[in-house]
Amino acid sequence: MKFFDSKQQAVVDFVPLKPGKVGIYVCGPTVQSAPHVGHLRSAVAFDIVARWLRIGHGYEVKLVRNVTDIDDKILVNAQNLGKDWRELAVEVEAGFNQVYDSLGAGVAHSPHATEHIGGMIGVIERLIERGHAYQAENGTANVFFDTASHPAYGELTNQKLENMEGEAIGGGRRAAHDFALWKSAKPGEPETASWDSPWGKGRPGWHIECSAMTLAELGEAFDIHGGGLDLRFPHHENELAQSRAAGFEFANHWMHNGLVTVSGQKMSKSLGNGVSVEELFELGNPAAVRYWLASAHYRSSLDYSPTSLAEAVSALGRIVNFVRRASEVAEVSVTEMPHEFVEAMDSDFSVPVALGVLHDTVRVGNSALDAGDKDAVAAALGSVVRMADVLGLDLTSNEKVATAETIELIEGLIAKRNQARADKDYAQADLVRAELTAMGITIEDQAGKTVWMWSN
RNA sequence: GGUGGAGUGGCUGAGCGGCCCAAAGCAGCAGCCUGCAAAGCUGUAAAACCACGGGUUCAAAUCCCGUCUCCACCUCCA
Repeated sequence: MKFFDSKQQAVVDFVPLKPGKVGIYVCGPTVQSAPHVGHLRSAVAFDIVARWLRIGHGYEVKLVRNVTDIDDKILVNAQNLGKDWRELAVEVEAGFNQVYDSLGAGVAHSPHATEHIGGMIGVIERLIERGHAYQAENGTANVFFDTASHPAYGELTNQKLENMEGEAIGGGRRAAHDFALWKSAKPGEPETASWDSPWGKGRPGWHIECSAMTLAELGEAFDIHGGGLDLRFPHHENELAQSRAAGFEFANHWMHNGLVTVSGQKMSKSLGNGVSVEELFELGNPAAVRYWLASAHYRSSLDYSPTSLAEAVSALGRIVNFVRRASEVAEVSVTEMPHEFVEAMDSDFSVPVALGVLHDTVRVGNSALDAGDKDAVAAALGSVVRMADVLGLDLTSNEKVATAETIELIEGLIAKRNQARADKDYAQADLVRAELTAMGITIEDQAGKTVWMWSN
Protein backbone atom coordinates (compact mmCIF):
# COMPACT_ATOMS: atom_id res chain seq x y z
CA MET A 1 0.00 0.00 0.00
CA LYS A 2 1.08 3.55 -0.50
CA PHE A 3 0.30 6.95 0.91
CA PHE A 4 1.49 10.50 0.69
CA ASP A 5 4.40 11.26 2.96
CA SER A 6 4.15 14.93 3.72
CA LYS A 7 7.83 15.24 4.57
CA GLN A 8 9.01 13.66 1.34
CA GLN A 9 6.10 15.31 -0.45
CA ALA A 10 5.59 12.19 -2.46
CA VAL A 11 3.50 9.08 -2.48
CA VAL A 12 5.57 6.31 -0.93
CA ASP A 13 5.21 2.59 -0.52
CA PHE A 14 4.60 1.77 3.08
CA VAL A 15 6.80 -0.81 4.73
CA PRO A 16 6.67 -1.04 8.51
CA LEU A 17 9.96 -0.67 10.37
CA LYS A 18 9.25 -3.89 12.23
CA PRO A 19 7.56 -6.60 10.21
CA GLY A 20 3.89 -6.88 11.03
CA LYS A 21 3.85 -3.96 13.45
CA VAL A 22 3.02 -0.31 12.98
CA GLY A 23 3.50 2.52 15.42
CA ILE A 24 1.53 5.71 14.81
CA TYR A 25 1.65 8.89 16.82
CA VAL A 26 -0.97 11.55 16.27
CA CYS A 27 -1.00 14.91 17.93
CA GLY A 28 -4.05 15.14 20.10
CA PRO A 29 -5.76 18.09 21.65
CA THR A 30 -4.63 20.65 24.15
CA VAL A 31 -7.40 20.28 26.65
CA GLN A 32 -8.12 23.94 27.17
CA SER A 33 -11.71 24.12 25.93
CA ALA A 34 -14.36 22.02 24.23
CA PRO A 35 -13.56 20.15 21.04
CA HIS A 36 -14.49 21.58 17.69
CA VAL A 37 -14.99 20.03 14.31
CA GLY A 38 -11.34 20.15 13.35
CA HIS A 39 -10.36 17.87 16.19
CA LEU A 40 -12.93 15.36 15.04
CA ARG A 41 -11.70 15.34 11.50
CA SER A 42 -8.16 14.57 12.54
CA ALA A 43 -9.31 11.86 14.93
CA VAL A 44 -11.47 10.18 12.32
CA ALA A 45 -8.82 10.45 9.62
CA PHE A 46 -6.19 8.65 11.65
CA ASP A 47 -8.67 6.21 13.07
CA ILE A 48 -9.39 5.12 9.53
CA VAL A 49 -5.67 4.86 8.81
CA ALA A 50 -5.23 2.59 11.81
CA ARG A 51 -8.30 0.53 10.95
CA TRP A 52 -7.16 -0.04 7.43
CA LEU A 53 -3.66 -1.08 8.50
CA ARG A 54 -5.25 -3.51 10.93
CA ILE A 55 -8.17 -4.86 8.94
CA GLY A 56 -6.82 -4.51 5.45
CA HIS A 57 -3.25 -5.57 6.15
CA GLY A 58 -3.35 -7.47 9.40
CA TYR A 59 -0.75 -5.26 11.07
CA GLU A 60 -0.57 -4.96 14.78
CA VAL A 61 -1.11 -1.23 15.08
CA LYS A 62 -0.33 0.88 18.09
CA LEU A 63 -2.07 4.21 17.66
CA VAL A 64 -1.02 6.81 20.18
CA ARG A 65 -2.80 10.12 20.57
CA ASN A 66 -1.42 12.36 23.24
CA VAL A 67 -3.20 14.79 25.52
CA THR A 68 -1.52 18.11 26.19
CA ASP A 69 -2.73 18.81 29.67
CA ILE A 70 -0.35 21.59 30.68
CA ASP A 71 -0.20 24.72 28.59
CA ASP A 72 -0.48 28.50 28.85
CA LYS A 73 -4.04 28.50 27.64
CA ILE A 74 -5.16 25.91 30.11
CA LEU A 75 -3.77 28.06 32.91
CA VAL A 76 -5.39 31.20 31.55
CA ASN A 77 -8.76 29.59 30.92
CA ALA A 78 -8.76 27.96 34.33
CA GLN A 79 -7.98 31.22 35.99
CA ASN A 80 -10.79 32.96 34.12
CA LEU A 81 -13.17 30.24 35.20
CA GLY A 82 -11.87 30.39 38.74
CA LYS A 83 -10.96 26.76 38.92
CA ASP A 84 -7.90 24.63 39.31
CA TRP A 85 -6.20 24.13 35.97
CA ARG A 86 -5.94 20.41 36.58
CA GLU A 87 -9.66 20.21 37.14
CA LEU A 88 -10.30 22.06 33.90
CA ALA A 89 -7.96 19.76 32.00
CA VAL A 90 -9.67 16.66 33.33
CA GLU A 91 -13.13 18.02 32.50
CA VAL A 92 -12.23 19.08 29.01
CA GLU A 93 -10.49 15.81 28.32
CA ALA A 94 -13.57 13.89 29.44
CA GLY A 95 -15.56 15.93 26.94
CA PHE A 96 -13.12 15.10 24.19
CA ASN A 97 -13.20 11.43 25.01
CA GLN A 98 -16.95 11.33 24.98
CA VAL A 99 -17.04 12.81 21.51
CA TYR A 100 -14.20 10.66 20.23
CA ASP A 101 -15.93 7.55 21.53
CA SER A 102 -19.27 8.46 20.05
CA LEU A 103 -17.55 8.75 16.68
CA GLY A 104 -15.79 5.46 17.14
CA ALA A 105 -12.46 7.25 17.17
CA GLY A 106 -11.31 6.48 20.66
CA VAL A 107 -7.73 5.43 21.20
CA ALA A 108 -6.14 2.90 23.55
CA HIS A 109 -2.98 4.89 24.21
CA SER A 110 -3.31 8.48 25.29
CA PRO A 111 -0.26 9.66 27.19
CA HIS A 112 -0.54 12.90 29.12
CA ALA A 113 2.14 15.55 29.03
CA THR A 114 2.14 15.88 32.81
CA GLU A 115 2.96 12.19 33.15
CA HIS A 116 6.08 12.54 31.05
CA ILE A 117 7.87 15.51 32.57
CA GLY A 118 10.79 13.32 33.56
CA GLY A 119 11.17 12.04 30.03
CA MET A 120 11.11 15.55 28.66
CA ILE A 121 13.81 16.66 31.05
CA GLY A 122 15.81 13.67 29.89
CA VAL A 123 15.56 14.69 26.25
CA ILE A 124 16.44 18.29 27.06
CA GLU A 125 19.52 17.22 29.01
CA ARG A 126 20.57 15.12 26.09
CA LEU A 127 20.17 18.07 23.75
CA ILE A 128 22.27 20.31 25.99
CA GLU A 129 24.99 17.67 26.19
CA ARG A 130 25.07 17.39 22.46
CA GLY A 131 25.27 21.13 22.02
CA HIS A 132 21.80 21.62 20.57
CA ALA A 133 20.22 23.48 23.44
CA TYR A 134 21.21 26.11 25.95
CA GLN A 135 19.90 27.57 29.14
CA ALA A 136 18.98 31.23 28.94
CA GLU A 137 21.76 33.56 29.88
CA ASN A 138 19.39 35.87 31.73
CA GLY A 139 19.31 33.79 34.88
CA THR A 140 15.92 32.20 34.29
CA ALA A 141 15.19 28.51 33.93
CA ASN A 142 14.35 28.96 30.26
CA VAL A 143 16.01 26.48 27.97
CA PHE A 144 15.98 26.93 24.20
CA PHE A 145 16.70 24.75 21.24
CA ASP A 146 19.61 26.11 19.23
CA THR A 147 18.33 26.04 15.68
CA ALA A 148 21.67 27.19 14.27
CA SER A 149 23.28 24.02 15.62
CA HIS A 150 20.99 21.82 13.59
CA PRO A 151 21.51 22.42 9.87
CA ALA A 152 18.62 20.20 8.92
CA TYR A 153 16.19 22.56 10.62
CA GLY A 154 13.37 23.32 8.20
CA GLU A 155 13.53 19.92 6.51
CA LEU A 156 9.96 19.02 7.27
CA THR A 157 8.39 22.11 5.77
CA ASN A 158 11.09 22.78 3.22
CA GLN A 159 11.93 26.17 4.58
CA LYS A 160 15.14 28.04 5.07
CA LEU A 161 15.80 29.84 8.31
CA GLU A 162 16.62 33.11 6.60
CA ASN A 163 13.27 33.16 4.83
CA MET A 164 11.25 32.61 7.93
CA GLU A 165 9.60 35.19 10.05
CA GLY A 166 10.82 34.88 13.60
CA GLU A 167 9.92 35.86 17.08
CA ALA A 168 11.48 38.80 18.81
CA ILE A 169 14.63 37.90 20.63
CA GLY A 170 14.01 38.01 24.36
CA GLY A 171 13.84 35.96 27.52
CA GLY A 172 17.37 34.74 26.96
CA ARG A 173 16.74 33.50 23.45
CA ARG A 174 19.77 33.81 21.19
CA ALA A 175 18.10 33.65 17.80
CA ALA A 176 14.67 34.42 16.49
CA HIS A 177 13.92 30.83 15.60
CA ASP A 178 15.17 29.20 18.73
CA PHE A 179 12.21 27.80 20.58
CA ALA A 180 11.52 26.98 24.20
CA LEU A 181 12.19 23.50 25.52
CA TRP A 182 11.70 24.46 29.14
CA LYS A 183 9.82 27.52 30.31
CA SER A 184 10.71 29.14 33.56
CA ALA A 185 7.95 29.39 36.14
CA LYS A 186 6.51 32.89 36.28
CA PRO A 187 5.28 34.73 39.31
CA GLY A 188 1.54 34.44 39.74
CA GLU A 189 1.30 31.04 38.18
CA PRO A 190 -0.01 28.21 40.33
CA GLU A 191 2.63 26.30 42.25
CA THR A 192 1.13 23.10 40.88
CA ALA A 193 1.95 24.14 37.32
CA SER A 194 5.68 23.95 37.69
CA TRP A 195 8.13 21.14 38.12
CA ASP A 196 11.68 20.93 39.36
CA SER A 197 14.37 20.61 36.78
CA PRO A 198 18.15 20.97 36.56
CA TRP A 199 17.54 24.53 35.32
CA GLY A 200 15.03 25.54 37.93
CA LYS A 201 11.31 25.40 38.37
CA GLY A 202 9.25 25.53 35.26
CA ARG A 203 7.27 23.57 32.75
CA PRO A 204 7.94 22.03 29.40
CA GLY A 205 7.58 23.76 26.07
CA TRP A 206 4.89 22.42 23.83
CA HIS A 207 7.06 20.67 21.27
CA ILE A 208 9.23 18.69 23.66
CA GLU A 209 6.16 16.93 25.01
CA CYS A 210 5.60 15.02 21.84
CA SER A 211 9.26 14.13 21.44
CA ALA A 212 9.28 12.62 24.92
CA MET A 213 5.96 10.85 24.54
CA THR A 214 6.78 9.26 21.21
CA LEU A 215 9.96 8.00 22.79
CA ALA A 216 8.13 6.54 25.77
CA GLU A 217 5.29 5.01 23.80
CA LEU A 218 6.84 4.04 20.50
CA GLY A 219 10.60 4.14 20.95
CA GLU A 220 13.37 5.96 19.13
CA ALA A 221 12.01 5.12 15.70
CA PHE A 222 8.41 4.64 14.68
CA ASP A 223 6.41 4.45 11.50
CA ILE A 224 4.03 7.36 11.16
CA HIS A 225 3.62 10.73 12.76
CA GLY A 226 0.32 12.41 12.03
CA GLY A 227 -1.60 15.54 12.82
CA GLY A 228 -3.48 18.45 11.35
CA LEU A 229 -1.90 20.45 8.57
CA ASP A 230 -1.74 23.45 10.83
CA LEU A 231 0.70 21.63 13.09
CA ARG A 232 3.36 21.16 10.44
CA PHE A 233 5.04 24.34 11.43
CA PRO A 234 6.25 25.09 13.94
CA HIS A 235 5.14 22.15 16.05
CA HIS A 236 6.16 19.20 13.93
CA GLU A 237 9.22 20.89 12.52
CA ASN A 238 10.42 21.53 16.04
CA GLU A 239 9.60 18.06 17.26
CA LEU A 240 11.55 16.61 14.41
CA ALA A 241 14.52 18.88 15.01
CA GLN A 242 14.64 18.06 18.72
CA SER A 243 14.33 14.36 18.32
CA ARG A 244 16.81 14.13 15.49
CA ALA A 245 19.29 16.39 17.23
CA ALA A 246 18.94 14.20 20.30
CA GLY A 247 20.01 11.29 18.15
CA PHE A 248 16.73 9.53 17.55
CA GLU A 249 15.50 8.33 14.21
CA PHE A 250 12.00 9.55 15.03
CA ALA A 251 9.15 9.27 12.53
CA ASN A 252 9.74 7.33 9.36
CA HIS A 253 6.77 8.96 7.65
CA TRP A 254 4.61 12.00 8.17
CA MET A 255 0.93 12.40 7.40
CA HIS A 256 -1.11 15.54 7.67
CA ASN A 257 -4.84 15.86 7.41
CA GLY A 258 -6.47 18.82 5.69
CA LEU A 259 -8.37 21.40 7.65
CA VAL A 260 -12.06 21.95 8.12
CA THR A 261 -13.21 25.19 6.59
CA VAL A 262 -16.34 27.30 6.77
CA SER A 263 -17.16 29.13 3.56
CA GLY A 264 -13.68 28.35 2.39
CA GLN A 265 -11.93 29.68 5.47
CA LYS A 266 -10.18 27.67 8.09
CA MET A 267 -12.24 26.88 11.14
CA SER A 268 -10.32 27.89 14.18
CA LYS A 269 -10.65 29.28 17.61
CA SER A 270 -8.76 32.40 16.74
CA LEU A 271 -11.09 33.23 13.85
CA GLY A 272 -14.14 32.53 15.97
CA ASN A 273 -15.87 30.65 13.18
CA GLY A 274 -15.86 27.33 14.97
CA VAL A 275 -18.81 25.02 14.68
CA SER A 276 -19.46 23.29 17.95
CA VAL A 277 -19.81 19.59 18.27
CA GLU A 278 -23.29 20.06 19.69
CA GLU A 279 -24.32 21.90 16.56
CA LEU A 280 -23.07 19.03 14.46
CA PHE A 281 -24.85 16.39 16.45
CA GLU A 282 -28.10 18.29 16.19
CA LEU A 283 -27.98 17.86 12.44
CA GLY A 284 -26.87 14.28 12.30
CA ASN A 285 -26.24 11.28 14.47
CA PRO A 286 -22.61 10.42 15.24
CA ALA A 287 -22.38 7.91 12.41
CA ALA A 288 -23.54 10.51 9.91
CA VAL A 289 -21.10 13.02 11.32
CA ARG A 290 -18.35 10.49 10.87
CA TYR A 291 -19.51 9.81 7.33
CA TRP A 292 -19.38 13.51 6.63
CA LEU A 293 -15.92 13.89 8.16
CA ALA A 294 -14.68 11.05 5.96
CA SER A 295 -16.46 12.18 2.81
CA ALA A 296 -13.59 14.28 1.51
CA HIS A 297 -10.10 12.87 1.07
CA TYR A 298 -8.15 13.30 4.29
CA ARG A 299 -5.66 15.65 2.66
CA SER A 300 -8.29 17.94 1.13
CA SER A 301 -9.95 20.64 3.06
CA LEU A 302 -13.46 19.83 4.12
CA ASP A 303 -15.93 22.66 3.90
CA TYR A 304 -18.62 22.70 6.50
CA SER A 305 -22.19 23.61 5.75
CA PRO A 306 -25.47 22.32 7.16
CA THR A 307 -26.29 21.14 3.65
CA SER A 308 -23.19 19.02 3.27
CA LEU A 309 -23.91 17.39 6.60
CA ALA A 310 -27.50 16.76 5.57
CA GLU A 311 -26.22 15.02 2.46
CA ALA A 312 -24.09 12.79 4.61
CA VAL A 313 -27.16 11.92 6.67
CA SER A 314 -29.02 10.86 3.52
CA ALA A 315 -26.09 9.01 2.04
CA LEU A 316 -25.45 7.05 5.19
CA GLY A 317 -29.16 6.42 5.55
CA ARG A 318 -29.08 4.67 2.21
CA ILE A 319 -26.43 2.27 3.47
CA VAL A 320 -28.19 1.74 6.78
CA ASN A 321 -31.48 1.05 5.03
CA PHE A 322 -29.91 -1.56 2.84
CA VAL A 323 -28.29 -3.34 5.75
CA ARG A 324 -31.55 -3.29 7.65
CA ARG A 325 -33.56 -4.71 4.76
CA ALA A 326 -30.92 -7.21 3.76
CA SER A 327 -30.52 -8.48 7.30
CA GLU A 328 -34.14 -9.53 7.26
CA VAL A 329 -33.59 -12.01 4.48
CA ALA A 330 -29.92 -12.96 4.77
CA GLU A 331 -27.21 -13.62 7.29
CA VAL A 332 -24.09 -11.52 7.35
CA SER A 333 -21.50 -13.79 5.87
CA VAL A 334 -17.76 -13.35 5.84
CA THR A 335 -17.12 -11.82 2.46
CA GLU A 336 -14.16 -10.42 0.63
CA MET A 337 -14.04 -6.71 0.18
CA PRO A 338 -14.34 -5.58 -3.44
CA HIS A 339 -11.00 -5.15 -5.15
CA GLU A 340 -11.81 -1.58 -6.03
CA PHE A 341 -12.36 -0.83 -2.37
CA VAL A 342 -9.06 -2.39 -1.37
CA GLU A 343 -7.26 -0.54 -4.13
CA ALA A 344 -8.81 2.73 -3.10
CA MET A 345 -7.79 2.30 0.51
CA ASP A 346 -4.34 1.15 -0.50
CA SER A 347 -3.75 4.24 -2.55
CA ASP A 348 -3.39 6.96 0.02
CA PHE A 349 -6.55 6.07 1.91
CA SER A 350 -8.89 7.23 -0.82
CA VAL A 351 -12.00 7.07 1.28
CA PRO A 352 -14.19 9.02 -1.17
CA VAL A 353 -13.49 6.41 -3.83
CA ALA A 354 -14.03 3.65 -1.29
CA LEU A 355 -17.38 5.18 -0.42
CA GLY A 356 -18.28 5.12 -4.09
CA VAL A 357 -17.57 1.38 -4.16
CA LEU A 358 -19.60 0.92 -1.01
CA HIS A 359 -22.56 2.66 -2.62
CA ASP A 360 -22.18 0.63 -5.78
CA THR A 361 -22.38 -2.50 -3.67
CA VAL A 362 -25.44 -1.18 -1.89
CA ARG A 363 -27.16 -0.60 -5.21
CA VAL A 364 -26.32 -4.11 -6.40
CA GLY A 365 -27.62 -5.45 -3.10
CA ASN A 366 -30.83 -3.46 -3.36
CA SER A 367 -31.42 -4.78 -6.83
CA ALA A 368 -30.86 -8.31 -5.55
CA LEU A 369 -33.37 -7.63 -2.81
CA ASP A 370 -35.94 -6.55 -5.36
CA ALA A 371 -35.17 -9.59 -7.48
CA GLY A 372 -35.37 -11.91 -4.49
CA ASP A 373 -31.86 -13.23 -5.11
CA LYS A 374 -30.86 -14.19 -1.58
CA ASP A 375 -27.35 -15.31 -2.37
CA ALA A 376 -26.58 -12.03 -4.04
CA VAL A 377 -28.16 -10.17 -1.14
CA ALA A 378 -26.01 -12.08 1.34
CA ALA A 379 -22.88 -11.39 -0.67
CA ALA A 380 -23.60 -7.67 -0.91
CA LEU A 381 -24.54 -7.51 2.75
CA GLY A 382 -21.35 -9.18 3.89
CA SER A 383 -19.33 -6.92 1.68
CA VAL A 384 -21.06 -3.75 2.83
CA VAL A 385 -20.67 -4.67 6.49
CA ARG A 386 -16.94 -5.26 6.05
CA MET A 387 -16.39 -2.02 4.20
CA ALA A 388 -18.38 -0.10 6.77
CA ASP A 389 -16.25 -1.68 9.46
CA VAL A 390 -13.07 -0.49 7.79
CA LEU A 391 -14.47 3.02 7.69
CA GLY A 392 -15.79 2.72 11.21
CA LEU A 393 -19.34 3.51 10.20
CA ASP A 394 -21.87 2.40 12.76
CA LEU A 395 -24.76 0.99 10.79
CA THR A 396 -26.93 0.36 13.81
CA SER A 397 -27.23 3.95 14.90
CA ASN A 398 -30.93 4.24 14.25
CA GLU A 399 -31.89 0.82 15.40
CA LYS A 400 -34.96 0.52 17.52
CA VAL A 401 -33.55 1.59 20.82
CA ALA A 402 -36.51 2.44 23.01
CA THR A 403 -38.15 1.46 26.24
CA ALA A 404 -40.59 -1.43 26.24
CA GLU A 405 -43.49 0.99 26.80
CA THR A 406 -42.47 3.12 23.86
CA ILE A 407 -42.17 0.12 21.61
CA GLU A 408 -45.57 -1.06 22.74
CA LEU A 409 -47.03 2.35 22.03
CA ILE A 410 -45.46 2.49 18.58
CA GLU A 411 -46.52 -0.98 17.66
CA GLY A 412 -50.00 -0.22 18.91
CA LEU A 413 -50.17 2.78 16.61
CA ILE A 414 -48.89 0.76 13.70
CA ALA A 415 -51.52 -1.91 14.34
CA LYS A 416 -54.16 0.79 14.52
CA ARG A 417 -53.04 2.21 11.22
CA ASN A 418 -52.94 -1.16 9.55
CA GLN A 419 -56.48 -1.84 10.74
CA ALA A 420 -57.55 1.47 9.26
CA ARG A 421 -55.80 0.54 6.02
CA ALA A 422 -57.56 -2.79 5.99
CA ASP A 423 -60.82 -0.94 6.48
CA LYS A 424 -59.80 1.40 3.69
CA ASP A 425 -60.12 4.31 6.10
CA TYR A 426 -57.07 6.02 4.66
CA ALA A 427 -57.75 9.35 6.28
CA GLN A 428 -57.49 7.68 9.65
CA ALA A 429 -54.40 5.74 8.56
CA ASP A 430 -52.68 8.95 7.51
CA LEU A 431 -53.56 10.58 10.80
CA VAL A 432 -51.87 7.79 12.69
CA ARG A 433 -48.86 8.00 10.44
CA ALA A 434 -48.64 11.73 11.08
CA GLU A 435 -48.70 10.98 14.77
CA LEU A 436 -45.78 8.63 14.39
CA THR A 437 -43.90 11.13 12.27
CA ALA A 438 -44.36 13.69 15.01
CA MET A 439 -42.77 11.21 17.40
CA GLY A 440 -39.72 11.11 15.17
CA ILE A 441 -40.55 7.80 13.62
CA THR A 442 -40.48 6.78 10.00
CA ILE A 443 -42.45 3.77 8.85
CA GLU A 444 -42.12 1.56 5.87
CA ASP A 445 -44.87 -0.67 4.53
CA GLN A 446 -43.34 -3.87 3.31
CA ALA A 447 -44.99 -6.97 1.95
CA GLY A 448 -47.26 -8.17 4.72
CA LYS A 449 -45.76 -6.01 7.45
CA THR A 450 -44.86 -2.52 8.53
CA VAL A 451 -41.47 -1.70 10.01
CA TRP A 452 -40.50 1.41 11.88
CA MET A 453 -37.30 3.24 12.67
CA TRP A 454 -36.21 6.50 14.15
CA SER A 455 -36.08 9.26 11.61
CA ASN A 456 -32.59 10.61 10.89
C1' G B 1 9.29 37.84 1.06
C1' G B 2 9.39 32.25 1.67
C1' U B 3 6.89 27.23 1.60
C1' G B 4 2.84 24.22 0.17
C1' G B 5 -2.24 23.25 -1.70
C1' A B 6 -6.67 24.15 -4.60
C1' G B 7 -10.06 25.87 -8.84
C1' U B 8 -14.44 19.50 -12.12
C1' G B 9 -22.40 19.37 -13.16
C1' G B 10 -27.63 22.70 -9.14
C1' C B 11 -24.72 21.04 -4.44
C1' U B 12 -20.95 17.66 -2.07
C1' G B 13 -16.98 15.29 -4.21
C1' A B 14 -13.75 11.36 -7.11
C1' G B 15 -10.55 10.98 -11.28
C1' C B 16 -4.48 13.20 -12.13
C1' G B 17 -1.89 11.00 -19.98
C1' G B 18 -5.90 6.62 -23.59
C1' C B 19 -11.09 2.24 -20.29
C1' C B 20 -13.52 10.06 -19.20
C1' C B 21 -18.79 11.79 -24.64
C1' A B 22 -15.74 12.43 -16.20
C1' A B 23 -17.32 7.85 -10.28
C1' A B 24 -20.40 7.99 -6.18
C1' G B 25 -23.79 10.64 -3.05
C1' C B 26 -27.41 14.58 -2.54
C1' A B 27 -31.04 17.39 -5.10
C1' G B 28 -34.50 17.27 -9.95
C1' C B 29 -37.66 14.75 -13.62
C1' A B 30 -40.31 10.23 -15.54
C1' G B 31 -41.75 5.14 -14.95
C1' C B 32 -42.40 0.69 -11.73
C1' C B 33 -43.97 -0.46 -6.68
C1' U B 34 -47.69 1.81 -2.84
C1' G B 35 -54.57 3.37 -1.08
C1' C B 36 -51.16 7.62 -0.69
C1' A B 37 -46.41 7.78 1.25
C1' A B 38 -41.63 5.94 2.80
C1' A B 39 -37.90 2.75 1.19
C1' G B 40 -36.21 0.57 -3.27
C1' C B 41 -35.47 -0.34 -8.54
C1' U B 42 -35.19 1.43 -13.70
C1' G B 43 -34.52 5.36 -16.98
C1' U B 44 -33.18 10.42 -17.60
C1' A B 45 -32.31 16.24 -18.53
C1' A B 46 -29.01 20.55 -18.38
C1' A B 47 -23.57 24.31 -21.87
C1' A B 48 -19.76 19.60 -16.42
C1' C B 49 -16.21 22.62 -23.67
C1' C B 50 -12.87 19.83 -16.07
C1' A B 51 -10.60 28.65 -13.76
C1' C B 52 -8.52 31.24 -18.30
C1' G B 53 -4.82 31.56 -22.52
C1' G B 54 -1.05 29.05 -25.03
C1' G B 55 1.97 24.52 -25.82
C1' U B 56 3.70 19.12 -25.82
C1' U B 57 1.43 14.42 -27.59
C1' C B 58 -1.36 9.90 -32.21
C1' A B 59 -4.12 10.99 -27.43
C1' A B 60 -4.85 15.96 -21.81
C1' A B 61 -9.40 17.34 -16.72
C1' U B 62 -4.78 14.77 -16.23
C1' C B 63 2.06 16.92 -18.56
C1' C B 64 4.64 21.98 -19.60
C1' C B 65 4.53 27.56 -19.75
C1' G B 66 1.86 31.98 -18.62
C1' U B 67 -2.40 34.50 -16.29
C1' C B 68 -6.36 35.04 -12.74
C1' U B 69 -8.78 33.66 -8.20
C1' C B 70 -8.84 31.25 -3.54
C1' C B 71 -6.76 28.65 0.78
C1' A B 72 -3.08 27.08 4.41
C1' C B 73 1.65 27.67 7.00
C1' C B 74 5.95 30.95 8.27
C1' U B 75 2.50 33.46 16.16
C1' C B 76 -1.31 29.46 19.66
C1' C B 77 -4.43 26.05 16.74
C1' A B 78 -6.50 19.10 14.57
